[in-house]
Amino acid sequence: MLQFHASFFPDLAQVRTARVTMSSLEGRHPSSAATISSSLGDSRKRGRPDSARRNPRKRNSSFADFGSYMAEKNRKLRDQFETDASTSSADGRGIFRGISIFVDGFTIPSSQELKEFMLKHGGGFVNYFSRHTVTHIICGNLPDSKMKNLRAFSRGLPVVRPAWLVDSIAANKLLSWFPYQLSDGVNERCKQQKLSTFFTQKSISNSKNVETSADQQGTVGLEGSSSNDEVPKNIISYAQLQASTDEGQDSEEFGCYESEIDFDAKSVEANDAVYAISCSVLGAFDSSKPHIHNTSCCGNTKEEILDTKGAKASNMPHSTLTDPKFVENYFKNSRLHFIGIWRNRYRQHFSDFLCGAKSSNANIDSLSDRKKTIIVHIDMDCFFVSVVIRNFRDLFNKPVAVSHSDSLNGTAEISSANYPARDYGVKAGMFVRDAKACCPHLVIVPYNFEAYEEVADQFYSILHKYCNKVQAISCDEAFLDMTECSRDDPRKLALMIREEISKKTRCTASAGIADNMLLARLATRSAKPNGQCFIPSEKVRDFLNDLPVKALPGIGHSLDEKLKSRQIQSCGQLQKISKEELQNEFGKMTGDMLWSYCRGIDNRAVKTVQETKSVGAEVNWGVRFNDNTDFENFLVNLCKEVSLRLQGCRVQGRTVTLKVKKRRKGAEEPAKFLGCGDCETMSRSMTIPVATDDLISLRRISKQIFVSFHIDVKEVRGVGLKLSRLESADLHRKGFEENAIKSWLASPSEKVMKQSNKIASSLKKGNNEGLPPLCSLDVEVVKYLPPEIISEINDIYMGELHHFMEAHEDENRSIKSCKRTISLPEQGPLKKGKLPGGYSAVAISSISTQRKAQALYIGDVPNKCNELNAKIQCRYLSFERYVIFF
DNA sequence: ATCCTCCCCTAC
DNA sequence: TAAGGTAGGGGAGGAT
Ligand SMILES: Nc1ccn([C@H]2C[C@H](O)[C@@H](COP(=O)(O)OP(=O)(O)OP(=O)(O)O)O2)c(=O)n1
Ligand SMILES: [Mg+2]
Ligand SMILES: [Mg+2]
Repeated sequence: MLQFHASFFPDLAQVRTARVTMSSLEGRHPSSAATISSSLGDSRKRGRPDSARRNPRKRNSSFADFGSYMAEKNRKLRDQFETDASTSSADGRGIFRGISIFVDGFTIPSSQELKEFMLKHGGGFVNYFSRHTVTHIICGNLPDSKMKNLRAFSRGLPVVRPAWLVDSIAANKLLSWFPYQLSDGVNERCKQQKLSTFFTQKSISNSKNVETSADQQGTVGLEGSSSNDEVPKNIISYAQLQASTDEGQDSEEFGCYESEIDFDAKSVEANDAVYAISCSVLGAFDSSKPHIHNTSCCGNTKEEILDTKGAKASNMPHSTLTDPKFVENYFKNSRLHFIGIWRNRYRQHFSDFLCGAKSSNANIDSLSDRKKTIIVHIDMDCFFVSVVIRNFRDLFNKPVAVSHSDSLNGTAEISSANYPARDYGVKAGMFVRDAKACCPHLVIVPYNFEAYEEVADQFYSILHKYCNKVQAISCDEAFLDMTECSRDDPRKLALMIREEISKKTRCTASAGIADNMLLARLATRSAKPNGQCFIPSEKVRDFLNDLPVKALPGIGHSLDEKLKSRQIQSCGQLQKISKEELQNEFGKMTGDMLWSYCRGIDNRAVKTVQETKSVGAEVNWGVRFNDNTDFENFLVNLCKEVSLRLQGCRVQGRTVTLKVKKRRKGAEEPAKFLGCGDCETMSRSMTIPVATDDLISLRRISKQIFVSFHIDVKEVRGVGLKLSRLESADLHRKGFEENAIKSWLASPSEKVMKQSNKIASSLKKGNNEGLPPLCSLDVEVVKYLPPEIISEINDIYMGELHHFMEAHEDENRSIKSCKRTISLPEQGPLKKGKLPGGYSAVAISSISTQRKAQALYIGDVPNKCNELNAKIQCRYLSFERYVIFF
């Protein structure tokens, strides 16, 4: 049945003749392309070559002082251990003399107990990781991502299980830590192979079994398995590193209320002048690379198998061509995906708070509010960086950025850069190679998505404690409506919140306080990092006057350019333009927004809940297909993803939109590795009468749309699938338990409810009573139904249907049927929405084994739900399958 | 007028 | 090597 439908309905594809429009940013705005700096599109790289080349400076000088630095460091380290040992070794035995541990994560025995062990036996214990004071990292079994993260830092330091310490104490002597190294067992070797070179290299030093010779080559790591007072020898130092002097912000000019929060515990060591940066071992990194590839321990799993299948496979490591689980893996690693779907997680985890808060005033007339609203905006400082380095305090003052790659010429993007890095011009969205060009000693750290979730949860738990009107903007950012939350000074509250956040998460947040959301947000920006700012109404004017228009939320690159072309750069200048003029130029709403925002006016209310309007998934990286099978495979996976997300949100959608990026004619290879490059985007939607989250439906519809594009799959560089016109799935599912057709009809229309009752009662009779007279069937619909259904109907009508249809055909041939008929799949010159007679048809099949109603759609259904339902005539055909005409 | 589709723009 | 997603707002222009 299902298979049948799948092959049947595509034929009915082109009832609608909606145009396929092509559009492309790059194509339409060639002039602005060169200056674009947003995160998408190769337009930026075209305009970039010169800027990418700048700053070749001080790459060599960095290595100058290496030897003396290491000598000094070793000396200091030994001194430190001596001190530790002499002061803390109670029994004088000191089996851990010279050992200093950092405990990461949950351990058995606990961190506290381990600390006591260490101190008791002459060892050291530090609360904050620093390569200068730690000889061993102790941790229990960590999830993959944490392990990955840890490796990025441990570089050269052994990561060892707590049992090493316990056993040593039991043996009353220091055992070799080597057998206690933390690894994930057998799988480890294969897992590592899948990691990028970046991480593979980082992990090498604690996985001698994997790659011993890398140590000998001296990239990183310890020599000798149990001589622990050695620190990594060959780490490059940057003696010339300028102490970054990013002290407090000076936002007092706006009368801001500024307060830095300090961490309660001080770093164990304050080393400034020199610093060994593990991740920036540029030269050494590269030289070790071929070696690693040669000796790769467990190559040839999936990829090699696939190599035999696809010829190009080896060239495209993680494209859709080689990785059957590409979609899954891709989303696992995509930062943008992470921040994109974070909201879903938030909704689930904090649903209690959302309901309790009463979405409240949707009123726009906050003018009539007697009390002035108090809005607080809070945003974590360089969130992705802060979280990852939160236990590594010696990185706080160094330029650090989060990225997948640490390669000098990598095209991986910077996700977030900390403030020292920003001083060098490093920005989110940059390619790593450009960031490195700005800042050669930039430390790159990997993503840790689990940790982001964890910290975001902590962040929001704290916010909800202080305020019940919280609007989540993203994983690191929220608005609080404090108007009724407290009688206290909101500045004091903001300070308390920030203190609690930094205490709990070891990451700092900044806050803005003002009368409305716009100003609060602007205040936060001016307070960053680790500060807060209050903008009283009397200061608004001054605050805005010189503010660049681009700083206003809602004004991005495009609007900024348009305004610039009219000599408008600052809010003050924008204020001089009349509202009418702005509306004429930019549209009603946009003009209104510009006019209000540049005056600091914003009437939006803090919304604690927001209705979901669409759910979708797209991939525009690593997408390469050789043939249709490749493509269909991928599309199915994308449909699966969307289907799961719909179910996760408990919604179903009626409008399916497929978006395809196609390589622009003549476009060269993208600058970004496996990127989509210069593309034209095609998008088309199809609206079905019954909301669905069903994989099979999505698959069929999306394929149907794709076919209508008539594109060569070899040119496809990106695919997206989105559902809109969402309805609650729960309403459907509830009724479904009783019977599918009733539930299908149980949409919010009264008429439909009546209708469904009628149907339900007719169903209960369980016979053919409700059968319409043969002559009322529309043959023009029936003849396009699946043959097995036609056959079934024919049976029901005791073989009369065939005769009836034949007669109809005859009649049709002789006369132009005066009856309204449905015109189905012909690509003829039908105008959209102008079907002859306006007939459409829906077949619903309810297959009990799947416990799921499947709606199949033919034709052009009016989009107004009620109108649609009013037209429905439902005819019962059998218990298992239903056909509905309307 | 109002709704719809196909975009573009914006922000994280 | 590398993971360029997601969702909402809104404008233009066509259909009803
Ligand atoms: N182009 C972007 C923008 C943001 N992010 C991610 C990383 C950020 O850490 C996080 C939060 O975005 P913010 O705009 O709040 O930026 P940061 O928190 O990094 O810096 P700031 O201190 O300016 O808030 O989203 C990203 O991956 N790519
Ligand atoms: Mg932030
Ligand atoms: Mg943010």
